[in-house]
Amino acid sequence: MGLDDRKLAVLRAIVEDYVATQEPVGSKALVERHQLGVSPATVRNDMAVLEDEGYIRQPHTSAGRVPTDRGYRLFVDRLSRVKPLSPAERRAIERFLVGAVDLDDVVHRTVRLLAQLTRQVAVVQYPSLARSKVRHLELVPISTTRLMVVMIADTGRVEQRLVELPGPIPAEDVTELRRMVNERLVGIQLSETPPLVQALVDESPPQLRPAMATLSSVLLETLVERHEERLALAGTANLTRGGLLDFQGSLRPILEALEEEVVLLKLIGEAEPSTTRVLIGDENEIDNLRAASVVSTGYGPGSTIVGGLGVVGPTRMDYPGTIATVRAVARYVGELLAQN
Amino acid sequence: MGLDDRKLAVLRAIVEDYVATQEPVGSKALVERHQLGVSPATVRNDMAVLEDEGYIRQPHTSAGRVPTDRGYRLFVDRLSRVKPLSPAERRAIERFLVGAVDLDDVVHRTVRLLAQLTRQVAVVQYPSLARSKVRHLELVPISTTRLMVVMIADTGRVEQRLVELPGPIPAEDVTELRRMVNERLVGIQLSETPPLVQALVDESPPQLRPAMATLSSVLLETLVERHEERLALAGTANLTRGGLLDFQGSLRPILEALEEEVVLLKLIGEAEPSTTRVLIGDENEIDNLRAASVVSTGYGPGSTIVGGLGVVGPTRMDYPGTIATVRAVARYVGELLAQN
DNA sequence: GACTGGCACTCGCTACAGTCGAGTGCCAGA
DNA sequence: TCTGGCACTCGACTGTAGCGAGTGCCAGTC
Repeated sequence: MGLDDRKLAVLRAIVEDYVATQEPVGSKALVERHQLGVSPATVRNDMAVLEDEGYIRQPHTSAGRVPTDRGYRLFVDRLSRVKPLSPAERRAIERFLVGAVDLDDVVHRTVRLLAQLTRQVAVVQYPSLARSKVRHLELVPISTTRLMVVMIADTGRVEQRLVELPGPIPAEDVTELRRMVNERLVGIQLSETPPLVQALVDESPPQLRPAMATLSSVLLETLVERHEERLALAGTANLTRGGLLDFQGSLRPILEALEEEVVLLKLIGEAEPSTTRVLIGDENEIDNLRAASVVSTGYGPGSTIVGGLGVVGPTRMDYPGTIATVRAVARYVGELLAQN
Repeated sequence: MGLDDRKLAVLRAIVEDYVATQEPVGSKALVERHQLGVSPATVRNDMAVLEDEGYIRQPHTSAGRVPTDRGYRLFVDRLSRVKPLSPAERRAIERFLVGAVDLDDVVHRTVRLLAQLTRQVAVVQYPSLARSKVRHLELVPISTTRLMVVMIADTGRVEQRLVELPGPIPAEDVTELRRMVNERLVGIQLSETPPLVQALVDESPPQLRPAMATLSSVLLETLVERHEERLALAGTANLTRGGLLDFQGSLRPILEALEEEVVLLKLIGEAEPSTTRVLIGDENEIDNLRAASVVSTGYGPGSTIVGGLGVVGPTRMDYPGTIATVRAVARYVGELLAQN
């Protein structure tokens, strides 16, 4: 059975009021604060239907109504109008992000900005290595048997790793290794490199073969398999706003989830192009975040996506505002990356 | 006026019991759990003195006693015996730290280990750049007018930064710049580099002067002034143990302080050689941490100190155990760094 | 048929009184 | 100097009562 327009309006009003006041909202207060054009009794009837359908619920018999996860979902999908950013917010974003000197700086500024604007916990994934292309590989001799491999990606990320060579190696050979590696790999997306790295070993002249073998295994390991994804976090103190009413009294599970990088990456990192993902309460696959909502999106130069960013907050959050902010920040960061 | 041995024993017993149970401890319970050899009444008299002197206090008239910050201080300074680590803990440390592949990895493993062992919030400062020496400077041409400067420090830290040159520069000049920069700076402690960097510009042949000027300003800025210090954090979820009884009900100030890198660096970074610093409650200069205690120490290869690490927890913490763990972890990390 | 006003009912919240008991301070006596 | 005894304090807990916000239902109106 469908919900007519007025019932939807009632749901919207409930969500808006509850988000604003954090208190169960009753029929009387509702007609006072919104122009619904009907009496409290009528609203009560509508509420009863909305409750049957699972969009709202009563914390206890003689209390007002509170939206359920399902209610928020409907609100987000069909009822919320996009809230444009205020000029002040736009200015804040610009002011915050200009002057960033390197990628670390960009990511840190972004995550703080996002936390500040949304007043929630912000998470920003570094540009994913898998989605980056190799811009340059540098081999720096540290001693006769040790090399520092430095990989510079087109997204600005720089990864380095120490290589212990099987034996001493002259400077010319390092030069040759450097030439070969760059020739083969520059411009290639990192996720595509493994077969090429493999091929490099086979192509090497005999005297370089052992060194190249060691080098290639390190390349594979560091650049593709291991800890390739990083992220930054800010605003955990915002969890304490709303004094433990959100998150059913315990921050523990949330804080635990936020410490698990793997978990967060799953959450934030699986961004599809130009979509903003909203996960509300139960919809979340991570048990520890069942009491929270996540708003995330991808970012990158132009229309490509190189990483994700988003916020984690109570299910009772200002979805339209948060969504707008997350999108805007992602767009600005994308532009910033495009400039390099 | 002095405290005789028995009074000190009473204080020690109070601290130990309170830390273990988290409940105010009364005279009767005290004589039952410890071999004090006197009656509750005597203990009560001693308690009255201890209270007069400010070492313990009563939360309310008919409750047991709780140590004050001053009481903990006395306990830490004079009463606690060093608690040796259990073999299991030693094994845990070793198992955790072997297999670290690079500095990032070492720091991350260390901070998690420390959080896990102490069950508190752990903070680890990356080896301070100011205290590191330059091992190598690499200049990687990105385009004809752009260089990537990569600095490798002897502590394993690697910093990079993009340089926008005033004009196009041929490959030989880059080679020459690299040679000059390395000749002058390798082996020098970073805090000592500024005058040398300055001299580099003056020494440059005319055609290299503009490029060197730009390069040197970036070197100065990145390597010495800006965000030279980094740190890692873990175990914030541990703040929720003891369910809000610690930290007088609000995690907010603590979480806020933990987000301020500058604040944390002041706290953890000012390590003097081979001392373990314990700051208890009020002694802390940071207002937000007045309800917390900090145990920190320096670490580094051999006897030099290149960074700090420590934990933040409730004043009601197991000081002997925490101090022992912090020291042990710092020692292991130092050994690990010495190996590279 | 949809809406409205009225009314009885529910139930969490707050205030208040009373009881219980852990813990104290003090004192007289060993 | 220590100890046992005793009166006292006061927070924690329990039970009761009143309040009020909010509901569901029903009969009446447009």
